[in-house]
Amino acid sequence: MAESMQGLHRTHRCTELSVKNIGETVTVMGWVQKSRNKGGIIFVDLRDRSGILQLIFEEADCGAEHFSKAERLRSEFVIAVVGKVTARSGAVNQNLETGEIEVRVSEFRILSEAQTPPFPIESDSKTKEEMRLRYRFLDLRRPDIQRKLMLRSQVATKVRAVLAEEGFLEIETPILIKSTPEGARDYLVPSRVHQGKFYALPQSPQLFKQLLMCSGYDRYFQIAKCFRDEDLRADRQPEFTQIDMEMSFVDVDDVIAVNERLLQKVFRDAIGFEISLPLPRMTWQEAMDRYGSDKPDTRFGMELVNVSEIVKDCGFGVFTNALANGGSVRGINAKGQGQMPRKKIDALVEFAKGFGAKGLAYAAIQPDGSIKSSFEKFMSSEQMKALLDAMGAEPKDLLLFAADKNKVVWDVLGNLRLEIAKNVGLIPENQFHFLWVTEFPLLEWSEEQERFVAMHHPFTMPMEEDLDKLGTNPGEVRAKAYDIVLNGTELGGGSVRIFQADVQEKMFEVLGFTKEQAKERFGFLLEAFQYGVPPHAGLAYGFDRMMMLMTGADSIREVIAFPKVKDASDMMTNAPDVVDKVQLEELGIEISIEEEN
RNA sequence: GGCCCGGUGGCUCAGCUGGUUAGAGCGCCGCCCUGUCACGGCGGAGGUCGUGGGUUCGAACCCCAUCCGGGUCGCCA
Repeated sequence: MAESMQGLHRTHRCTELSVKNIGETVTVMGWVQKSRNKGGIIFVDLRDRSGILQLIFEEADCGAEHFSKAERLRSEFVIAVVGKVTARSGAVNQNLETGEIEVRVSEFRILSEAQTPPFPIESDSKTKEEMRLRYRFLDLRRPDIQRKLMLRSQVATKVRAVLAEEGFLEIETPILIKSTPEGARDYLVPSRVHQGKFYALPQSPQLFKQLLMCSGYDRYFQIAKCFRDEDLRADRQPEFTQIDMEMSFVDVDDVIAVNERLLQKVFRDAIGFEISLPLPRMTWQEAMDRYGSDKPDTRFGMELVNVSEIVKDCGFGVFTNALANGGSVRGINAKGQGQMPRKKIDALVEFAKGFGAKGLAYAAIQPDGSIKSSFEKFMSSEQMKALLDAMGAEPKDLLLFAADKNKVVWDVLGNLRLEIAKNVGLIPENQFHFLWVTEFPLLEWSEEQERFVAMHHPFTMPMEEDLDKLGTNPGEVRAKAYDIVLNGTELGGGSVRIFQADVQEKMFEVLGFTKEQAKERFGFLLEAFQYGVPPHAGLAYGFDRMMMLMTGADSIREVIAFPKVKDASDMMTNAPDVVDKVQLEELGIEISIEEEN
């Protein structure tokens, strides 16, 4: 039978007590982490979100009745304790923040009993995630998760403080909005009042924050829930949180400057990491050429080398054909990996094929300088030497080459570079390498849709230098778009927005929207733009990813209190679920699920 | 949707090329113990191997299907 806490008031969290409190009578409350019954003396580790505190029960202090009650204590019982803080007469526990003290219990109450939890409540859990997510309410008691969520709260608070200092206003935007299908799939919400019509959940507050700029709010931010009905990944959830901002009367450099100050203060405050400013910048083109990725991990080298010129006249058809088709031949040098066993090289080739490569040419430089290569026989010794020189090859190096369309070559080598670095331990731990990637292409050709699609979104401003190419050669137009990359992860991204009607019209034209379609989808924004719109630009961070990187977590599920699993369902609540017929009738919805054959 | 990995007592795992009553550590339960903190000692309970079907004299192990979880590709403006 649970006891009431009436009359008791918690005076401290567990680790708020220290040697300074010795002699004080305190009231602490929390969960029993562990009870060690020695017979005539019982030690209990009390846990709350702050940490662990040792309680000591002796009949001389608490009387026979309380002592026999203490013998009943089991893991996860919730108790309230009154006692005196004392220095430990036994050994100090170095592993415990409160290891020099203990609370000698004079009186206590069992506020709630508990079943034995299905898995241990401890840091560095070895329990399968499936089990932990089914019992997330228990998993969330684990100290390492609690630390992550507390840090998340601290970061959110700091972000608010810094942005407020910078003159930003926190303004909420709606969750029930109009569906604007361009990009990710929307989650749809049926309307009871408007049967047959649907709201969408926002993929981001994009259009609303631009409207706020039109309305003169100048600097906006929001810690915003966003929704995308796409498949999950370790760093993707169907609902996630952005730190979203927009600024008026600014250009690229202004946005970058504010955000560098923000990042510096947040990383300093949250984890004591000092970012030196300004952060390095790289154009998209350079990032692709050097790293084969628009979010390069710059914590290590192994950069791509374009060897197209060197191999253009060689006898190796794979190389020359790729060049003849407008592609390129590029390579990476895995230093010191020249003696990688054939089996592992084959595995890398398979890995490369997963990214669209038809194969992978390799040259392994032996310790004596001789070469084991899959293509040497097609090259003259001069050509081979030139190739090795270009790659900076030395004995014991492994050279890997991809030949294909640029996009494939970048993708293959970019991913291969990461894979090899992971396998051979090239990536330094506990480092934060930030990088701005700028001048993204404005448009991307979609084979599927046979039209250009916006790489960022349709309101992204082209670079002034490239404006004239918008009509003639849209694929080459660069955008005033930028991403902030941290350790090879896209931490955030944004752009300067189009604010001139003629440029926006041109953009829609290139994207293949008719005026009617543009008006139907984005009419409210275009209309707002007719009433005086300031130049504006913005950026949004993936807050979950930021926390994942800060805490060193392997997935954003570790920094989200109640995450969803791979098929976008919730293992604890069993959402999504079927609903009552009555509910559906009110909405005018009938379910017809196609039977699979 | 494709490919890959995993599913064995409450938890984490072992179980070789199929062969007697499926093992271990932790946890749990009982008794003992006044300085433990990975407490200790003694004793004990608990699983038919995700599910369904098949092959076989015999299946945790092989085959097929299916469910659940993870990774990844597609997808994610």
